[in-house]
Amino acid sequence: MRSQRKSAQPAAARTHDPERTMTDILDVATIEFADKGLSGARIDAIAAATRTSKRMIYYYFNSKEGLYLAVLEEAYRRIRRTEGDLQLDSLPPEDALRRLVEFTFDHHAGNEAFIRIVMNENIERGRYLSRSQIIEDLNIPAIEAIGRIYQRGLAAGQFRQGLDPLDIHASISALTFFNVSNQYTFGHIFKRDTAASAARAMRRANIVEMVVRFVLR
Amino acid sequence: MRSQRKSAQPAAARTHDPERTMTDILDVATIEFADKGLSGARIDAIAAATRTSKRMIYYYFNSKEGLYLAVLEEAYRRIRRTEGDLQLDSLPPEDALRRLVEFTFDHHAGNEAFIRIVMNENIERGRYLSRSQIIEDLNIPAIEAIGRIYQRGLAAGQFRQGLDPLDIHASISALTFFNVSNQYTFGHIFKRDTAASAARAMRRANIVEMVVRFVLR
DNA sequence: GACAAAATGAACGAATTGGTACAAAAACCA
DNA sequence: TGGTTTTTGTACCAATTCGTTCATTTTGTC
Repeated sequence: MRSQRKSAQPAAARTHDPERTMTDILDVATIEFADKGLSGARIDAIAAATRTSKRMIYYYFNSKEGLYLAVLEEAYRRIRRTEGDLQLDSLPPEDALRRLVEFTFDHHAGNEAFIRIVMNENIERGRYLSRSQIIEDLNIPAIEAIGRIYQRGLAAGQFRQGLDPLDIHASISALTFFNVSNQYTFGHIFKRDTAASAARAMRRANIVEMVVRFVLR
Repeated sequence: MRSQRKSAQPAAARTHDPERTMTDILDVATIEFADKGLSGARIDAIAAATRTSKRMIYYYFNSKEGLYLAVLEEAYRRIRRTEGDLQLDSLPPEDALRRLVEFTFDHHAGNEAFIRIVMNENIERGRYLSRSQIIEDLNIPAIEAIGRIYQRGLAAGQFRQGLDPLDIHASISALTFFNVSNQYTFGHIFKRDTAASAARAMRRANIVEMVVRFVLR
């Protein structure tokens, strides 16, 4: 969708800079959609918080749904990118697994906007995700990472057999995602501030422990 | 909020039956709010699906937010009620824990509307939950159940020490909630239908195993 | 049966909201 | 330089949406 700049010229003080304009719109829209959801978000609010105008939003993204889809795709792209940065193959299997869970936990805790966009997309029953070819084509580094760790753990005789890496991933995701997504209802009902650092550190350690104990023999 | 009927007369063919009218509105509104969220829900849509009219919605609930709050409160009340029905104290600790997790899993899987309302309330950052005195006062049978099971498991020397029942509850909730709440994004990305019975049974067994392994010595 | 209170219906209104029409300035290219 | 394309701004509109007004019917009570 976004045009590649041919050479790496510094496009500094250009009045016409579609790249920058789109990024600007997308950043603002991400905040708005994460905050209010698709139906709660307001195009006028996004336009007002932008360097540019509402006209530009429609020029580049055609509709509110088009903008939402672009935000969704960009959010997944960003997440996958950071997932790919992990270097776990040099660690012993159990340590690698611990590290992966810790990373996922921290990553989710630090990206509430992404969490909320995914929540909202589930409220929409994945309607926009299934319309996106781009997300379809993104590979998922986390799954492959788990697969490799699990194989090494099996070979070392430390992990038990018959487990499915995707199922392990589902558990890791569930435990770490929920901790952010449901923090308000959970925190309120149990009078606990899940975002407080002490509570969060405890929870993190327990989640790691839970996953590790699941795979160990 | 709802008035108690003084005696248990069968209020059969009454034209004026506030109890029934409110229940009707509340049921329809629950479906609409669960489906579209607070901002996506339409009062006119709810009114149209009701036996009665929009006027009545405002007569009884004053505003869209008032109706939403009533739906939220009723949803939590219902959930707590069924949670209280469990009889786990006669089972050995590990079996009781398995049973509790299975129950929670099935319960969540069978109450997508509740899950979605909670999701939406988290999108709203728990704004309405914190405004509700009623939910504040509901005790949580699940926590007490876990506490009792854990104590018995400790006494029997089967469970390890130093665990927090609330933390165990958080894990059980996370694993079972996510399985429903994120079914669309997760299912789509990994090309797996999480609602299919075979996949669901596998997932259920693994979640039970994960929780049990976490508490065993 | 009369009267006050509760319950209900139909139509309407003000504000919001996604989206567009119209126009013009800037950039690119021959 | 001139013409074509890309980019941007302003004002506006039609539809939607929450909520209300006004009037009417039903119920309970003396």
